Amino acid sequence: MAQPQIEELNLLHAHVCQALGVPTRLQILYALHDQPTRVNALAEMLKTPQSSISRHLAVLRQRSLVLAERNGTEVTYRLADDRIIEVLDLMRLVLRDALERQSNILN
Amino acid sequence: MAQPQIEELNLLHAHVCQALGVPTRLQILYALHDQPTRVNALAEMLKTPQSSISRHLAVLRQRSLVLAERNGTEVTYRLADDRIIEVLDLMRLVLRDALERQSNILN
DNA sequence: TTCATTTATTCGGAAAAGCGAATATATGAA
DNA sequence: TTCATATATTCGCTTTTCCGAATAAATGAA
Repeated sequence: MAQPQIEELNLLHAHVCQALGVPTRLQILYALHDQPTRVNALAEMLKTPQSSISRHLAVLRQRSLVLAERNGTEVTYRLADDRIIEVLDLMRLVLRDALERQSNILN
Repeated sequence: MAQPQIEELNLLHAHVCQALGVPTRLQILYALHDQPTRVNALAEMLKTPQSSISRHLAVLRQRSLVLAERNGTEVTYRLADDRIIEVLDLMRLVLRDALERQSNILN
């Protein structure tokens, strides 16, 4: 397959979005937006077992959201594309506005 | 709770993103961007059982992504916020670019 | 009330995704 | 080669999510 068909792109699209549906993975993406970070550093920052972080990173890597670079035994991850944060920020803004609208209705 | 805390907003954020991780739900959102649509019409358009569409719509409604309006026995759904499509389109563009980068590497 | 239509919910089961602990692998230093 | 460190993967297991079919609920017309 040279270019994925629309149907298939839709599947990939959902697959990528699904990767964003876990709080720890969102935290990882925001942390990597600050700066490229090693696996252990992420595990400490997020107070999460290393195996869990590593699995989440594998998911994010498979979905083209992050890139890995090895230096010796260390592996540093970075965002594959800063626009991912734009996506997340916009989604968060939309959510925030929706919540505000709801609370206005309640008052 | 008047204003959700950051921690809680993060959970909601992931919760909303998770709703985007199913192909049929993406199709629903894009269809609703074209125009507000009734449940049965969506079911026919997407060749999906009505119960399935209705469940997906309930998920999207709970996550503030769509709004429902009842007229008699019919219920018409619409996007809660057009920026949701901006989010999806930007994510799709990022994905497309990532795929292109990968195929360049392979060639 | 009864009936037809539309939508929502429940049911039962299958598939997917998550987790921490433990183990395996990879790399470089000694 | 042996050891230490960093990361990846596997192992059981639990929880969540999804599905189609069937049923229930809501609405309006007759």
